Amino acid sequence: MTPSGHGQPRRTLLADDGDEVHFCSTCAFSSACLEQGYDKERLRELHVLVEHAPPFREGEHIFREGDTFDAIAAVRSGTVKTYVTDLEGREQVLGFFLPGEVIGLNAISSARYPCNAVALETVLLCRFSFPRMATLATRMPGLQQQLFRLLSEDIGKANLLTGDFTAEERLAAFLAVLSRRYAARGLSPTRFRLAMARTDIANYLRLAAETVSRILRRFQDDGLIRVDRREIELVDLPRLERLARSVLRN
Amino acid sequence: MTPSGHGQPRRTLLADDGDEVHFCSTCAFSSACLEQGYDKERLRELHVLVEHAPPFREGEHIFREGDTFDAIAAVRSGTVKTYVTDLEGREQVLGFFLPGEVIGLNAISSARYPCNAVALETVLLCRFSFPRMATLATRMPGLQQQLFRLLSEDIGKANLLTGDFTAEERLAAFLAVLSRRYAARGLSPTRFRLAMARTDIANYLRLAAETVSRILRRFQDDGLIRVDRREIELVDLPRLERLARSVLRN
DNA sequence: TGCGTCGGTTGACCTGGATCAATGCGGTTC
DNA sequence: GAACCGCATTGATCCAGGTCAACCGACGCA
Repeated sequence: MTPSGHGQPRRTLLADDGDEVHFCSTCAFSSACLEQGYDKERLRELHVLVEHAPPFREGEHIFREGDTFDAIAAVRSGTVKTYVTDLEGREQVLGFFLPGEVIGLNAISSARYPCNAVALETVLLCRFSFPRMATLATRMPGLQQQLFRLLSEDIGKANLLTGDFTAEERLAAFLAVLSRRYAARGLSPTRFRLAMARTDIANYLRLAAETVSRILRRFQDDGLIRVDRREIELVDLPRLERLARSVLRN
Repeated sequence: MTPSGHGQPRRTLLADDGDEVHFCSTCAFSSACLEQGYDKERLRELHVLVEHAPPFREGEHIFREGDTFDAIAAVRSGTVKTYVTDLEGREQVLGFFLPGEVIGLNAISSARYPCNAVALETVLLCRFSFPRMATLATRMPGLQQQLFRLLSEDIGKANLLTGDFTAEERLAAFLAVLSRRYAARGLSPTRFRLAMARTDIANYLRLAAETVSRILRRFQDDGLIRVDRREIELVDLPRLERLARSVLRN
């Protein structure tokens, strides 16, 4: 683990006094704070408590259920899957985390990670020591706000799983949401690579893998999407969004 | 709205210097902070930002989707139901809040309440101005921690809805969780009154009301529970917990 | 005391998606 | 390039739980 400070990639920002402050370009907290116009001194303080973890290879675990919680982490690149295993040892996928998204927020209350997190492809992370961040938040109301906001946001995130939607609605919503999340990161909203296996998608949506397969085929036959292996193109995103509207509610 | 300060019921506490500090007995924050041994001065600060709202009658709304968010609230007595309405105007129940539980946490991120909250029976609340609480948390790390903890806890709360469980498992888990929540408040874990209609339970668990009815009957025929109207007795709680174990995972 | 209403219960039937069972098809290994 | 492996696809069947419809029973009201 790099002791502290940012590695590549960096983003160059001009601070108040004209001095440069460097930030990892995908770090959610850093950028959030930047947007709120903190002075250089405080930016440095936040900057210092970040550490870039070494890359995780596909299949490597970032944390496991029961590990003691010490840090939250922003995904810099790659995709992370979180899951738990039920009593019979079957996996239950809880979520997928793309670059810019934060993992570990659900561990704060119990001081232990309540689930496993595994890299679906090579993953780079920014780790934030939570105790240090909380202390810092005490002096930086904007950071505190940002943390409250992130936590509160996640409470409403179970939307996709909640609700008794049809398999079609779920899958359409899954794709539409992925599209939005990629778009939010400046990537193409209509062409991307699915980092996860069909079985993971099915598991996440609480469907059978066969159902996912059949519905993807139907979507393709209907000219909604174009799938080849893990590559996917959303040919008719508006119609997909329309299919997903009952799940997304806006 | 009572301008500020606590009404009945109160709890009498001895502070460091022997002076008395009064707190509403069901206020989660107050007690949480008390447990963390703050000095009298700070207790008073927290105390002051609480206001007891006038009672809400059955069917009255506490807030509605889209209302601007200003405060979170701890339920003092009664039961609150939160819900949204889908595109076709159908209600989707999100949760039930019993005395001691906190509503409004999911509103922080958007500064608007993302759902409706309605009293299922006469409800008393402690309201906490969130901006003022956040400011105070800046000087009270323990309060900040407590807020982080509460928020983080709620992230994992969708457990009951998540997962593809059978109707039987869902209902057993619903009852077992209610039992635990009542027990945590010092009430009987085996005999209580359901504040919500069968249709609400069904809606919350994403089942048909008919299914809830049938399964409650089956549970009763199997000697698991005893139901009369809204009164319920958990005759064989251990077996109920066993039925629910795949949902609760512990 | 009869009537209406609304939540709850029960029965009969139907269907979306799970399950089971093959088969296909890239990729990797030797 | 043959054999293998894991994921993905496709087809055939089944069933948990939804839907529709009828009925019940508690409560309010005139």
